[in-house]
Amino acid sequence: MRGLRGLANQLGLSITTVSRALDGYDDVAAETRERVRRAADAAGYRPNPIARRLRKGASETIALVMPTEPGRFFEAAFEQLLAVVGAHLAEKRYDLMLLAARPGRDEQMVYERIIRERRADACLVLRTRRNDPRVALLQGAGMPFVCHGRTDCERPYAFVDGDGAAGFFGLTARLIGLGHRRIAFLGAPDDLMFSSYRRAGWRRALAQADLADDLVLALPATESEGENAAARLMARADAPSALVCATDRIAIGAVRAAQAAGLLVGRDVAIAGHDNIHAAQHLSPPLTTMELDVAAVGARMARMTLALLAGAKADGMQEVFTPRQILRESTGEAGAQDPTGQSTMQGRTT
Amino acid sequence: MRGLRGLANQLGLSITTVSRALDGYDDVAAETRERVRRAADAAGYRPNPIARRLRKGASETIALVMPTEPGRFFEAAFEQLLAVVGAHLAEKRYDLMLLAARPGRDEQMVYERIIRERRADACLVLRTRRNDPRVALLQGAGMPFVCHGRTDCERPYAFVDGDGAAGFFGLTARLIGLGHRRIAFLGAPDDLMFSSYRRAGWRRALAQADLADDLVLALPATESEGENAAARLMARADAPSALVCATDRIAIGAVRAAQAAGLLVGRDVAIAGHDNIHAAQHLSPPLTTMELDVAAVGARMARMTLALLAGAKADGMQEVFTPRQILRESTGEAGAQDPTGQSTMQGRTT
DNA sequence: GACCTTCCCCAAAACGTTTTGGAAAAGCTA
DNA sequence: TAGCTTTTCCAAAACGTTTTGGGGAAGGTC
Repeated sequence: MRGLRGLANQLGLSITTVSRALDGYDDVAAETRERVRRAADAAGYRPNPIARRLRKGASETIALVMPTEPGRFFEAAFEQLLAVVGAHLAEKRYDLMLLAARPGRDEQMVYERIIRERRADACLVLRTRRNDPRVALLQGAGMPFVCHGRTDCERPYAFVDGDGAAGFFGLTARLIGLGHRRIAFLGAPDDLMFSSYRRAGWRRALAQADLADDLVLALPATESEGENAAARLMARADAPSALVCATDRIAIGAVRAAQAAGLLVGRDVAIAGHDNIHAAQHLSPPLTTMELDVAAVGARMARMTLALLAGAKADGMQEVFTPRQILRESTGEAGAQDPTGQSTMQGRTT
Repeated sequence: MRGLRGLANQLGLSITTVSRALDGYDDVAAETRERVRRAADAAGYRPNPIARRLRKGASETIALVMPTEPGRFFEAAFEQLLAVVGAHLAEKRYDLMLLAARPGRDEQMVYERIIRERRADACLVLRTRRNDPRVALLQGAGMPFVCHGRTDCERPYAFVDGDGAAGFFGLTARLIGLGHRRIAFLGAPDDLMFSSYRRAGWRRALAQADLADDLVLALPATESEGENAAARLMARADAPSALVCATDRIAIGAVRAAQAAGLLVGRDVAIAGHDNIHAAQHLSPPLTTMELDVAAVGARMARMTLALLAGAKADGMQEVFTPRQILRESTGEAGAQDPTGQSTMQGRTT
């Protein structure tokens, strides 16, 4: 006979007492509690999680739905994020459940299912969008959730985000300081929040220097789209001398386009991205970019989730991490330090 | 009142009948079944998965434990693999649960916990090692599992793997055809199975051409280790003219070392890797490598898992996918076709 | 001695299903 | 009509916990 009943019989106690002893109730004599604990250890007893979940009405599970547009993946340290979040949640006995869905009807149904069937006690929402329908849905259903990224929404909600505005403001201001006057922004589609924050930072830096902000494009964040867009820009009479790109993928495309146009990247034209994907440091020239501390972001998201589950309100749960600038040759700055002194050179200086 | 009981009351039927009607038993009059189905649809009823799991004694969950060595991650399309596997499992109502553990004691405990607490009905094992303790553990516990990669084990077990031996045989033979006579192999630590298969392929090609196979190193699969190892090799009097590397990361390091030694990669020395990580195509020169069809691998792993859960034996469940050669400039072959005609040029030909 | 606390403990209910083992009704055969 | 089979349904048990609502004994107070 297994489980609590087995232990109870063996000890000559009731199931109730064994259960409460193991849960540390002071309802049980200290001596009995010890006796029960020893027996439980000896038997290697662990409460059946499914039975506990049923009784407690909680799934002890956190759901993460990957937004998988066909053929396009996350990559920006996604795996590390999962590992960190998973490890933190596991400490409190929560499981991390992974689902995949394409944004749109498919995604909607996945979330509705999670909610209706109570498959998770909380959700993690990645890569937020403008007026994110997932946020609306989860708020409406009263399901706790933590976002990676912000959205526009009156009610407070928990999120962790990178400060794209500050990052791109700093980067753009720096380019201006280097003498650039025509600086373009190559952004992702407008409904992706991260892109509009980054654009706002770029725009503010230009405004502060009284420069025109007319060179702005929105495109799918792929290399080939970045290449096309950059090629168009550079064919103009008033072509930019610097391209600030919302993601490294776009920036890599832009580098290709510049080189195809016979320009020397880093001297004739400056190009920068964001994310510090692995390829960025191996590009020629190495790509100037910025990156978030994924481990910190993941840890914070997990802590917020646990706090929400413990009953905390989302009111104070907003945190914005400053990205770290990584200056490399694509902006002609190999070896330079960034203004905050936090820069790390991972590029190779030949 | 929610759930089955609610429906039953509303319909004037017993819980049993409603349950069986929805499960499609022919125990229930066709007309009744229809009536129940309509009511269930109208109410948006879905059986509580936790209750079902308790009753059925199954967790309806598949566990995947990421082997996370600190600071070193998977990257080779890990995210896509998860998405594919998750999608296939979800079709059959299985959840994909993600855990993280460092190989060693930590990992051991995670698996033991999964087994003891029956947290999953099956496991997915990634990046197999020599005499893999996870395989032994799972076989001993009678827990179904599917590996990504092989291990040495008498009892049959389910696995999907890339044919590293064939891939590296083909690649090495090709290099020999190009005139290379000193070809080194830079492998990962010897307990990682994929590395020894790849080395075996390399060795067989050399043997067939009566060439020496003395240039072989094993090292952690990182760029800096690859760089060090390659530098050592190239400093020898009998330095190789070609470096075949077990992973792209090692190969990238090797490219750096070659360039630091003043060699022109692709002309003075040929370098190739495996995985086709994103950075490979952006390296200068672009890196010759090979890749697996991740979607196919993931789909196959999911199907095998479901088959095992349906009671199938692991006997016939072994599948080896042939990697696709991707020939690029680092072996001086930009624009070339591989012998099988399956090559895809993703590199940039300037 | 009667009454009240305090300290340990327990029986039973509940969580929401699936499954077992019939039972009632209807139809058929002889 | 009696006896059998088929059809359709259901009560109750079970899955393994946690929690509710006491209950008995010991000790203290008046």
